[in-house]
Amino acid sequence: MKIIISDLSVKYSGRGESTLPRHKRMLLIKDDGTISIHNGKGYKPINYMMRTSGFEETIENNVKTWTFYADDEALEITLHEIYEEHIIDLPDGDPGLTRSRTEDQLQEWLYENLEKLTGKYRVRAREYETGDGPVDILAENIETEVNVAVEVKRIAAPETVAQIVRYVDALKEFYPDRKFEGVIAALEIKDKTFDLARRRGIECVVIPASWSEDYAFNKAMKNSEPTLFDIL
Amino acid sequence: MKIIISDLSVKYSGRGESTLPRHKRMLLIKDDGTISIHNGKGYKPINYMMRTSGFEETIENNVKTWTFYADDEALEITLHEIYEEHIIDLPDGDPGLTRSRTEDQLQEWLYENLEKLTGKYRVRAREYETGDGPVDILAENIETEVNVAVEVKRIAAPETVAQIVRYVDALKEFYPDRKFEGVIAALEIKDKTFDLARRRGIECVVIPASWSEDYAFNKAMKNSEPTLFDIL
DNA sequence: TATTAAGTGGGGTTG
DNA sequence: CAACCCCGCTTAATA
Repeated sequence: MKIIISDLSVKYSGRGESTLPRHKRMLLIKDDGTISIHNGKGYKPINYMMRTSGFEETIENNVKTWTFYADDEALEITLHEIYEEHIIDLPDGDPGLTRSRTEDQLQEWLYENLEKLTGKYRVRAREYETGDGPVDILAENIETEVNVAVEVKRIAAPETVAQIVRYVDALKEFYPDRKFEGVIAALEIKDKTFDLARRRGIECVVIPASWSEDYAFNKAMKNSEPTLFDIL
Repeated sequence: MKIIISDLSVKYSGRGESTLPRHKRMLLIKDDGTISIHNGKGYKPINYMMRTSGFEETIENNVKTWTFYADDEALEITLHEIYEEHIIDLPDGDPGLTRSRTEDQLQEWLYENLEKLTGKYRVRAREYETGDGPVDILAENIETEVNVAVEVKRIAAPETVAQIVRYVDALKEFYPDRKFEGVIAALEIKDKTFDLARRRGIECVVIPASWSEDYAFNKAMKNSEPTLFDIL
C-alpha cells in the first residue's frame, strides 16, 4: 500500500463522470489496484476506482499525471505538488469481519417469536416464494386462518409497503383460492410509513429492541458447550 | 489526520454489531472525528465510525485500547502492537466533487429531447405529482392525446415497472375523466424488465448513450461566454 | 429537523 | 450472467 499526500486534481469517467479541483488530499493506492482519494472529512473517499487494470504516467511542466484504467473507466490524477509519500506493508489474510444483530438474525428470532409477540400469527415458512421474490416469513392468522406474508426490516420505509403489497398481490395471483394479508415487522416504523401501510391494508408490528439480547441468550442456552465468547 | 499502522482488533456496537480479530491494518483518524480501519484490499474501510463525540483510553498489560463513542454507538480498538504513526495536515475547504452524467441531467436532457427521440410524445411537465409521489416527466401522445407518465432511469429494473404502474394508477384515480399510459425511458433495460413492462402495458424507450455528449454540447452552445472548462 | 431519492452505490446470494 | 435484496448503507437536496 502506498500513501501519497499531495496537492492534486482528479477526473473520473466511467459509470458516471466527475471532476475534483486542486486541493491537498491523501491518495491511497492499495496492492489490489484500488485507488482512493480522501480529504479531511468523512469515512468515504471523495473519489475512487476499484479493479484498475492499467496505468499510465505523463509528465508536463514537471507535473505528473497518473491515469488508471479499467473496462470503460478511467481515473486521472494530476499531482501538482507531492508533500509526503509512505509505503506500508499490510499482509494478506485478514480474518475479516463477523457481524451480529443482522437482519438475518432478526428474521430468525422473529420466526421463533412471532406467535408469542403478536398473539395472533403462527409461522409456517421462511423465505417463501411468492412468484415475485421470496417473502421473509409466511404465517397464518390463528383465528381467521388467513395466510399472512411478513416482511421483516430493521427500519421500515414507504418502499417497504410497496414491497409487501407486491408480494401479497403475487401470492393472491398464484393461489387465487386462498386469502392473503400483508404485515410489516420492524424495529422502527416511521409515521408516514405507518399511515401508508394502514391505507394499503398492511398491518405493522413493532419488534422490541430487546430481541437481540433474547436471541443471544437463547443461542447460549442451546449450546451447552461454552463458546469462545463466553470464555473471553 | 492521523494514520496508525498497527496490529489491532476491533469491536463495534451500534446499529449493528461486529468484531474484527487481530491483524495488521491501517487506522485512520480524521480531524472531523471519523474513524476508519482499512486492510490491504478494497476502497471501503472494513470497520468505521463517523461523528464520534467521545473518546477513552485504557491500558492493560502495556496494550492500549481506544474506545470511541457517539449516540448509541461505540467502537473499541485494541492496538496490540503499533508499527508506524503519521500525522498529516489536510486543510479544510476542499472544493468538492462536481458530478455530471447524473440522473438529474439525464432527466433534463430527456425533457428537451423526448419529442425528437420518440416522435410521438410531447412533454408537458417535470416532477408531476401523481398522488403517489412525483413522476419524472408528464407528456402526451401527440396522435392520441393520451397523457403519458414517463419514469426516467439509468438502468430500469422490474421494480421500475411496479413504480410506473403505481403512478399511472394514482393518476387515473385522481383524474378519472382522463386517460393515462406509462412509459419507462432508460439507458439500459434488461430483457426481463422489458417483457414485464410489455405485459403491464408499459412502453419502453431506450435512451442513446450519446445523450451526454449532446447535453454537454447544447450547454456549451447556450453559454456564449467561454466557461472555465473551455479554457482549461 | 425529517423525509426522499440517488449513488461511479457495494456486496453477497440464488437461479 | 442477471436478478434480487441488504447495508451499521452514505449523502445530498428538499419540505
